[in-house]
Amino acid sequence: MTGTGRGGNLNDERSRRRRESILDAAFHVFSRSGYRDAAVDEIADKAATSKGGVYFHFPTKESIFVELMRTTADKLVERVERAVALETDPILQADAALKAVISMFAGHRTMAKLLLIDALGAGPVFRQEIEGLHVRFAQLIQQHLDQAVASRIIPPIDTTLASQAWFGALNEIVVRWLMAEHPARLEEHYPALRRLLLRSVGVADQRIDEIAAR
Amino acid sequence: MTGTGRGGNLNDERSRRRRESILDAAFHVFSRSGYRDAAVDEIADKAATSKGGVYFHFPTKESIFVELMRTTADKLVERVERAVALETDPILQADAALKAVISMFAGHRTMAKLLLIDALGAGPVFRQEIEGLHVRFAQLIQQHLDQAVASRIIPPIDTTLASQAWFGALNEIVVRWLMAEHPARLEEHYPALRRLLLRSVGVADQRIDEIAAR
DNA sequence: GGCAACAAACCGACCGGTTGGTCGGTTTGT
DNA sequence: ACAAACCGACCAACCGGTCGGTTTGTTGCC
Repeated sequence: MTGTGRGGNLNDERSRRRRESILDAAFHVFSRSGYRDAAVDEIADKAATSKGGVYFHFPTKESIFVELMRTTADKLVERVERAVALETDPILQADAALKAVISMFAGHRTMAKLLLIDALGAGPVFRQEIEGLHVRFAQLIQQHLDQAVASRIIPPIDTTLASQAWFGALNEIVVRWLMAEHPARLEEHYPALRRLLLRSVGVADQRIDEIAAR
Repeated sequence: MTGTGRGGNLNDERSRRRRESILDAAFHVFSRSGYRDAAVDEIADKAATSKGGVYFHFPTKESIFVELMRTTADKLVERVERAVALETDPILQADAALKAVISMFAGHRTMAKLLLIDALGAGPVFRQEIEGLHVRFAQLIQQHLDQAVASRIIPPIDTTLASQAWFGALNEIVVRWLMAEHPARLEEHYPALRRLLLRSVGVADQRIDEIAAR
């Protein structure tokens, strides 16, 4: 027995790293050129490998993009959930989620662009992927809104619609910021947006002031 | 004098019609396949002409799409403005605009898809075109919100942000409806959405009830 | 009415560039 | 000796746009 267990140990590690570096390169190329204008050759170059090398690790160009989107979205959701877990009050949880999303996008403009804009131009497969992301986030919001309704913090409303609207509003603000030539800091819009969204589901102004004053 | 004025009268008319029919065909092909996957040959076929014929009337494929978007957006804005003009109260005007947009999209699913979804996948040029559309609509909303603030119907708020958020929320709801397999009637969401949006800018519930009861 | 001259409209074969994916062969590690 | 990893020339399909040539309609003239 060699002690390192069976066979491809070193190779497994090498393989993992190559995969990672391809994903990394793909991320950069995709964010710069968008999905369709990103050539696999370009990704290969940037990953210091060849097209054949890329196709050894991934079956199609599409699969690279999908994996990239999935893991990015996972990270995003995970981070939001962690931020939410620090609060107990449903309203504060919704607020925390909002803040987490905003600060994460603000800190990773390229990633945001890839996820919110470029993916839309990549064809039906990705549109579906994106839709999944929207649904996922909307549900995240909806959970807290439902709780807030259940504990009579806010009046009974159509929380499905409300969470979609929240996400839509947030999305629009972020996209506008992404498209802007000389964007202000995204966080600047946060207080006004929070007030707007909380008002929209019937949180009293007084309560909003309390939250804002924290 | 021939009475019909100068020269190419009949030809002018034929030309106009061909142009129109190409735009028509392009509209259908674009809505089905999206911009990039729509081949000019396909458009030519559907318009019962040839690629050369298409390129006689339009300099590039891009120009066809841009013209299509512009005129469609114009129609939309025009219709909204007409609906708004029937009301005098700023709140009711905003409401009328909302209703007009919703009913128009509901009645023209294909058009909505083209304008709100496919255009995003068509490349940077169109993204700018789309952005123009968003700005245009947001400004439309903002005008009325500003008036509402000025006449103290609603409290002072950041109307730029609010109008963007309104548009974003509306957009999301519509897009969700467009993507759905078996969509309910879009208009069904309208009352809840109206309440949500009006609340978000600080319109009192009582006032909303009055509007809803009309 | 017919005809020549002209121009607008139209056709479709073709070009040039691009690019996702393949595959036979080579290197690297076990 | 074997297999995983890697290479890069090559293929095939696609598609926007061009261009030389043809058809269709218009005008001026006899």
